[in-house]
Amino acid sequence: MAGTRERARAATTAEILRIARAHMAVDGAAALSLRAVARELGMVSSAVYRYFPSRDELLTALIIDGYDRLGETVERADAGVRRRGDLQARWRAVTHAIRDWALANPAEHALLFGTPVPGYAAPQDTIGPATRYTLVLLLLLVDVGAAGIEHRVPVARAMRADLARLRDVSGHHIADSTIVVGLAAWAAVMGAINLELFGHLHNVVDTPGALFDAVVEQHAQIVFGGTITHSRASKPT
Amino acid sequence: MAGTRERARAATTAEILRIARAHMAVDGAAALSLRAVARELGMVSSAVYRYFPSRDELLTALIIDGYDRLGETVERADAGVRRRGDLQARWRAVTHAIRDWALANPAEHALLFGTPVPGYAAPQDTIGPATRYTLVLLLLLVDVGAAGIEHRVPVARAMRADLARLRDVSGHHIADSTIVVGLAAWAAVMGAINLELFGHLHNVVDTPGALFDAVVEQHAQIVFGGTITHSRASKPT
DNA sequence: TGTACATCAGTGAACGCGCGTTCACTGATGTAC
DNA sequence: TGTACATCAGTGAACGCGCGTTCACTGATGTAC
Repeated sequence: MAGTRERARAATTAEILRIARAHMAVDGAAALSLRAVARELGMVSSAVYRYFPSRDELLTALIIDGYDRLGETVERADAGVRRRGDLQARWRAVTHAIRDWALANPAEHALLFGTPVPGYAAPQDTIGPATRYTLVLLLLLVDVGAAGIEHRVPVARAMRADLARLRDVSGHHIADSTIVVGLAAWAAVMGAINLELFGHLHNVVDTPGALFDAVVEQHAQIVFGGTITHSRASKPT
Repeated sequence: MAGTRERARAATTAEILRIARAHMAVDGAAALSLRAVARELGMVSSAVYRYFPSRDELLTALIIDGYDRLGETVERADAGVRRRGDLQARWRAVTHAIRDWALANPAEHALLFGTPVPGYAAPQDTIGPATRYTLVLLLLLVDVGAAGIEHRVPVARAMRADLARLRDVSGHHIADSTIVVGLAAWAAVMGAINLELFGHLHNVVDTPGALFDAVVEQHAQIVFGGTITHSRASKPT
């Protein structure tokens, strides 16, 4: 049968990643050790080198794996909203998916969004997977424009090139103002999640879920409800 | 002279912290090593134990020191705004102080706001200093209410106790809605800073400063301009 | 279908390293009388 | 002011530890003829 060896190899590779994830969950990514993984695998430490040529490559694999899992989760959350035109519902689904994933996988979340592992520079391979969940958000912004929702916020001249690039990535038209409020919403959501997961809400807010909902709802109104923030004009038609 | 020895001790303690900060800047907090600090001090490693009884105590000292420095910076930024009634100016000064401090001290920022150091549980001593910079923000919210600015956002029943506690901490009255938009603004600002410092804006936004300004400005309008977000009523009187 | 050879997963020993922490010590600085 | 003693900063050796990585090896699985 074609691939007995290949399948065994794939299974062991997956097992290594699984164990490495579990170890990260306990000790953090910085303390991730090839030897500890090998020990738990029931192998000698040098055997792991048949699968990953170095610790850094294992870290890279974990990062790519994490971004992929998060990306898939977020994509599914968006796709799960039946009424595609209900952009606020999709925004809520997507942002809650990000938070739920972080809560369910705190170590991976920390690996992706926490302090970069010292001495480790993420290679180019991680860029693609990293943008996967953000692409879902970007495409939501495309639909915002298509729904006729407009925003009037000042757009710094210095940001124009960035916004044009993001528009290109989306493959559609998105107004500069819309991208700006979208980026701000993204920062707010990731900020709320990080504050919660890294313990900064202790002694501040006992109900992080409620705070998260408030943040999500605020931006649901601003970005997807068309509430104009920097001028007091009424809702655009 | 009273305290020759004491002054020497204080100087050495400060020097240890200074070197430890420098090492964190290079290798990250997780890799901080007593031996490396001692080496750079020109001392034998065991000598450091005269000043800090363990590596964890040194980490704690660094965290407290970091929060204190940040807190002082933020307090000064707020105090530096002459027109105390210009809440938006104070908000801009304070938030930019937070970001500038993070950019100037990326390692300390990561220590305070990044992934918690694995195996290290921050003791009670860090709580006070940690709230120092947030107290500045909270007192800004007090002035928001005093200025007659109101917000109309839904307040989850579950958050009521949290909001009451924060009000108590401030020592003044702050409307629930005001605290909620304030917390959301805090999350947005910290989120923007973390995305920037942890490298998540690479390939997304080349002008993080402009994005940060946009985030700050948006919340300047929402929190301090009285722009109501969840209903379309006009600006309150 | 059976044999000869190549591929490859996993072994076991070894390398050099830096770490946190302990402990008995030396010698300088401070204090009590 | 001078002496005896206590305090304390810093030394140097040692402990046991786990780490990443290399390398020659064994034996099982796969492939070519």
